[in-house]
Amino acid sequence: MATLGELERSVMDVLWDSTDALTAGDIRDDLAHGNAEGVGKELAVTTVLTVLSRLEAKNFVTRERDSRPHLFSASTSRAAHMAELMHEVLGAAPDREAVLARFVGQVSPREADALRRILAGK
Amino acid sequence: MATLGELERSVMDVLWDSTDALTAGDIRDDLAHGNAEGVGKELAVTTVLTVLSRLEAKNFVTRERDSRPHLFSASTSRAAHMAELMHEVLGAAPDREAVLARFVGQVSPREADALRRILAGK
DNA sequence: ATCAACTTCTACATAGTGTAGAAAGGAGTT
DNA sequence: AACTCCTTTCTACACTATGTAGAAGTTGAT
Repeated sequence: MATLGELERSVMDVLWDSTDALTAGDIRDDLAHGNAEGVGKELAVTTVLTVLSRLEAKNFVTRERDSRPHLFSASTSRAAHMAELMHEVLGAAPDREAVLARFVGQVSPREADALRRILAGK
Repeated sequence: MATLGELERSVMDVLWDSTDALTAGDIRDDLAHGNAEGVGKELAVTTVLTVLSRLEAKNFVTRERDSRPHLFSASTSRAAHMAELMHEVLGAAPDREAVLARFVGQVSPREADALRRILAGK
């Protein structure tokens, strides 16, 4: 629904890549020397917390207030989020089938197969 | 690639809905009592021109400078644009097939059929 | 009661977008 | 050539989202 900025997106990536909930400090560290790209400048923890609050407000993140350093986790899976984004795009088009045709037309053969399989599975 | 604002998007919609190129004045009128929703407050032509310039800079719009009132047209079809957006979303995901699965999972039966047809057509 | 860690508040810079007036350009008319 | 009208470009400002973080407030532990 809402669009994510670059940092917000990075934070979400960290959360999506993690199996368990993380603290703001964890996330800051992951962002710094994280596996992802970007030199990863050291951010202040408050910066990360601000972003997390905003993400919480946007319902992208869930916060466990009981834990002392609050624990954060993504409220939706990345796949679900991405799929929703795609549906949003599609929903904004009057000519949905045309869009789908274009879309599928540019999909790799490998992915086309994946699509067939998925569709076969009803 | 670049994100479009609300007005930019409306202008693109006008252009996409038109078969031939339009002048800024045409577009302003279409926006006002256009077929689309929104009360359509009368905008200044300069406003429309500003937006058109920005859209041109973003390569969403082509301008014919020869015609006296310049003529504008969408440089890409709506379907192509939407499909590209979807690919952008998909491209940002590491687990593309998972996203596709989710996406297809939420597609209407009618559209699922459309997809099968499209995929069958190779 | 105090301290240290943590969270929330407040704040500011930047960029993108909506919006349009002021200034400038060009083509026809006198 | 000068004038005028229509059109375009320039300049400008407000508002929002986002990145960024210090200051202030809160709370558990000692």
